[in-house]
Amino acid sequence: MIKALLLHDFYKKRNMTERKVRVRFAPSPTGPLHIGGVRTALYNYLFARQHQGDLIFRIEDTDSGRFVPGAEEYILESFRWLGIQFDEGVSFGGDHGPYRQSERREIYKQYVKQLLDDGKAYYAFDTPEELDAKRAEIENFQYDASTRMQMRNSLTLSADEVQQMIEAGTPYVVRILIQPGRDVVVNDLIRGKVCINSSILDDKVLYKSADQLPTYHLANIVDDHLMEVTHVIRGEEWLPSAPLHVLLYEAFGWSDTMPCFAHLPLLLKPVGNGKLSKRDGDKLGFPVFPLEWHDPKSGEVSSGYREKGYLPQAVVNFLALLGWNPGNEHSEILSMDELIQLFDLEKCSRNGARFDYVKAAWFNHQYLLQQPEEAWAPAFDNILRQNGIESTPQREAEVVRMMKLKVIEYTDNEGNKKKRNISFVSDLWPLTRFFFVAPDHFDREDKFIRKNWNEGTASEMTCFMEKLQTVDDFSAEGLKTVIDPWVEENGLRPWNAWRICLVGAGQGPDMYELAAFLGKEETLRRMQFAISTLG
RNA sequence: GGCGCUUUCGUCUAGCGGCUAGGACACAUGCCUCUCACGCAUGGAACACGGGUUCGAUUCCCGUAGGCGCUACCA
Repeated sequence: MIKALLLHDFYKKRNMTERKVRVRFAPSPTGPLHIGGVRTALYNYLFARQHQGDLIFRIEDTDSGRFVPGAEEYILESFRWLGIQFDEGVSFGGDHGPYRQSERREIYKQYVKQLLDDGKAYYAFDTPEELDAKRAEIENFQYDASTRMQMRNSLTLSADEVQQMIEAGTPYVVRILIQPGRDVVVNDLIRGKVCINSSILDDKVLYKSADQLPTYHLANIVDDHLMEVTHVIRGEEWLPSAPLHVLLYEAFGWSDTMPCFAHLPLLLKPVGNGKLSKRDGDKLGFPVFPLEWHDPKSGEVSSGYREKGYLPQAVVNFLALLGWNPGNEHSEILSMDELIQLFDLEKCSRNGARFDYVKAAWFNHQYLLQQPEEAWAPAFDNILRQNGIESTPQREAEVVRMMKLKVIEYTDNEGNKKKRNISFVSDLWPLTRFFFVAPDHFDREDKFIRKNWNEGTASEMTCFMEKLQTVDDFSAEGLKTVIDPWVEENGLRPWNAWRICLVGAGQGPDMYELAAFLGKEETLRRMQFAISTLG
C-alpha cells in the first residue's frame, strides 16, 4: 500500500515537475461532439491552464468507415463557442504534427515494424469469417495465449509462408503478443492503483488490413509519446484498455515517459439506467450536444445548447461540477478563471454522474441574470420577429429589464404544469406578448379576473382614466407622484383591475412601469377596451 | 458469462476514524408584494446490506447485492 502510494507520487511528481505538462483532447470525427466529450475536453483544458501547460487537439480518424464530413469543423466550432482554447493541433499548428492520424500512416508503419522486429507483435491472417467460426466454436473465444497457436499467424506459420503470403498481398492484421501471467499496474490519478492480470488480456489488433491504418490503441500510444503528452485525461470507458496501453509503452521501451492516467466517471441518463445518449435528449427535451447538429446523411437535426439559448459560461460551469467539486467553502457559480485555479483531478469523483438538466437550466438562469439587458436584446429580437413584432433594441432592453425577475410556466413531458425561472431568453415571449400586443379578449373564468373585476370596477376604471388624462409626465416616476397620493386620498386599490386592462391577466411588471412603456394613448385605449368588453 | 470501476438526501456532492452527517438543484411552507415572480428565511429528505479491524466506523479491510463500463480489423 505504501509502496503503491510512493509509486503514485513518483509518477505524478516526475510528470509535473520534470516535464512541461502537455495534455490532449482527441475525438474521432464520427459525428457531433457528445456533451460528455465536452466535459473531458474541459477538464483537460483546466488542467493544462492550471499548470501552464499545453492542450493539443488531435483528430483520431483511424476508422475510415465511420468518418463523417463536417464533424471536425463542428467540434472546433463548439470549443470556440465554449471558450476552450487549444495550444496546438489540427487547425492550430505546432511542432508535433501532423495532428490528424490519417495523415500519420507512415509514422505508424515504422512503429508497427519495430514491434514486429522485436517480437512484441505478430502477423495474423485469420479472415473475419474464420474468426467468426472460431467464436462460434469456442464459447467466450479470445485471441490470446490459450488460442493463438490454433490460428493462422506468424507464430504458427513458417517464416517462408508468412513472407509469401505478405508478398502475395494476403490481407493481414498485426496483433500484440501478450505474455500471460503477470500483473499489469495502471496508476490512475483518480482511482489509484488498478491491477489487472495479463492473462485476461487478448492479443489486440494494432494494425488493420481493412483500411491500412493502426487501431486506436497503437496510434494513441505512438502519438502521445511523440507529442510528449504527460497526462492522459479521458473517459472511464478506456480504463479496461489501459493495461494494454501500459504494455504497449513497455513494448516500445517508453515506460520512463509514460503519461499519468486519469479516467473520468461517465455521464449517466437523468432517469433510468445507462449512460447518457442522444436519445435521452430527444425524449426529455434537453440538448446533449453543444451546438445544433444537422446529420449530413439522415438529415436529422439534433438540438444544441447554443441554439437552445444557453450561455457558454453556464454550460462550462455546470459541466465542470458534474464529477468534480472544489469543496464546501466555494460557491457553485464559478468563472473559467476560478475553475482553472481550483480544478483538481484528485477531487474528481469516481462514480458516474446523472445528468441533471434542471440544474443546468438553473446555472443558465444565474448567468442570464448577471448579463446586462442589452445582451439579451439580439436573442429577444429574434423571438419578436418570429412573432411578427417590429421593435427597437431600446424598447426590447426595457422590456427585458422589467421582466428579468419573472418566471414562466411550462409543460413537461408528462403533461404537468411546472414553474421555472427564466432560464432562457426564448422563454420570454409568452410573458412579454402584452407589451407589444393589446389584449383582445378576457377570460371570465380566469381566477384573477373573477376576483378583481366586479360590478363597480368599470366605473372605477373610468374614473381612473379621467385621472390619468391629467398626467403630463407619463413616466413611471411621473405617474407615481400623481397617482399614489390620489389613490391614497380616495382609498382605492386599482392595480389588479388596471392590470387586467393592460395585460389581460394576472401577470407582468409594476403597473407604473408598464403604463409608462405603453404610453398614455395606448394605456387609455386598452382601458377603454376592457371597460367596454368586461362591463 | 469474464474482467475492471463504483455505491452519502430524488439529483450533483462535502466528508479523508470520534460531526446534531454540511452545501447546491428540485420540492414544501412563510416573509415581501398592485399580479405572476425574483429575493430572503425555514423545513422535510441520505451514509445499500452483512461480516470483520478498532475503545470507536459514513470513513479502513473482506464478502453480498445494485449501478456503470469494457469484452470488434470502433474510438
